[in-house]
Amino acid sequence: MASRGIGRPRSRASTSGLSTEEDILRAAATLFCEVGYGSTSTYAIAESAGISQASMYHYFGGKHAILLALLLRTVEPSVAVATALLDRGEPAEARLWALCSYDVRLLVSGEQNTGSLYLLPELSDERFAEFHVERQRLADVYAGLVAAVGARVAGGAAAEASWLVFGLVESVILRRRTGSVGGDVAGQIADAALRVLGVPEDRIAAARADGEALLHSL
Amino acid sequence: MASRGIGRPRSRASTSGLSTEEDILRAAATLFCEVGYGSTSTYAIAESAGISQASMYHYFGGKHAILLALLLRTVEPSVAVATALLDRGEPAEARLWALCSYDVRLLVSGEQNTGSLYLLPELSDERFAEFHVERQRLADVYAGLVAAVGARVAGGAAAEASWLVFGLVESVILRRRTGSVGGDVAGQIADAALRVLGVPEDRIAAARADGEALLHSL
DNA sequence: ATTATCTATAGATCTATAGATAATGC
DNA sequence: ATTATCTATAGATCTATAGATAATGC
Repeated sequence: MASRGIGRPRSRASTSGLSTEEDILRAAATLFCEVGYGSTSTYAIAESAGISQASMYHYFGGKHAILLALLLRTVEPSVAVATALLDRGEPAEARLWALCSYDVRLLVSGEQNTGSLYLLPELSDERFAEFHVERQRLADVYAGLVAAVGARVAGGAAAEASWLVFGLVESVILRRRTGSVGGDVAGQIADAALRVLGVPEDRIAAARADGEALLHSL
Repeated sequence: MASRGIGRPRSRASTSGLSTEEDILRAAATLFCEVGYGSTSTYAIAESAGISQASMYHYFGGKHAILLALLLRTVEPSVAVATALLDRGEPAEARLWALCSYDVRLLVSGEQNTGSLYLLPELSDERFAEFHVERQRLADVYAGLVAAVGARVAGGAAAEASWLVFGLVESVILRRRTGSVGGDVAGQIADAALRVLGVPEDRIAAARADGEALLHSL
């Protein structure tokens, strides 16, 4: 809540009831996803957040700092779950199922399609290096789990297969852009991931049961 | 070739030997893919193309017209092949294999990763509506083929599955961004697409053989 | 005093046009 | 005459800072 706080009050009070910083992040996320990073001005962000353009600089050093904050808070929960899964004793199939399912659910939930921030070409700027480190950590866990699953099914090139799984998970980002996603996408994609790796149907069913239980226990 | 042509000569002659219009398109494609649309100025495009900023307007009405031209020429061959596949008598599995394989090959070939133009958030602008019509045409063919394949395997929701296949194909765009893609990605992804749909391995092998022959005959 | 906001603005950058120039074509 | 390019620039927009203002805290 920003109302009744210290400092000069906003000329337009926050309609969201959230902090100003949060209003800025929300506004920026929407604009970055819908019209792009370079095409969004600091003025547009501020206006959408309900503050003056200059006030933005009280919270962030610039547009890049807003995007970095959004990226880190978007990838952070995935990395946390992925890391936790590394220490578990469940079979790799169940853990991979759980990770895919969790990530997809994260990507489809939330008001904004924040996953599409990952697709911005502007991320090649070295200012976002910190995000890429986190993302790589996540990709490494995927690769490890895919390799472990692949070792148990008819010989597959694990490095190649890892990309396919990642691609399936990320496909919901584009799907959400075009239309709405319904039903149990998370489960369907997690199933599809194992199917791509050549896991037979009966073991996919088992992985799903174990994976769901695993997610609940985290 | 632009040399020895009509009109005032360039101050810096084209190093590529291509037409000025082509130089502009190349330069813009690289910049749009690597740093983004909104983050690329007309000045940057012109400089990279080896002409003055104003000269760009002789060929294109603005940045948007360049992007539209790039999008249309990128999607056009896919739509052409997809449309041709509709009239063929081969089984749907082979035709889907062929389409996936063709599209992936298109996405990984070419000097620039032009597929990543599809991911630009700026495409939501109505100026690019013409592109979306073409893209939808392509998506419709995918959906039709996936439905035809799905009808032949254990009951799958075709609309859902169509997205998974599209996602697999598009995953090479992100893959190319991060690193290099090697080997027979096209075949691997086309195989994976059928695998996701639940097509058994022996029929995947058959679809691959038929699909490859089909592509050669187009 | 400290904080969060505001208004105002300098300076940078970017777009798009006007008008000059240097070639070929007739 | 026509074409393709150039230089110059007006006007728009955008970023980031300076400095004022309106609240709370001590």
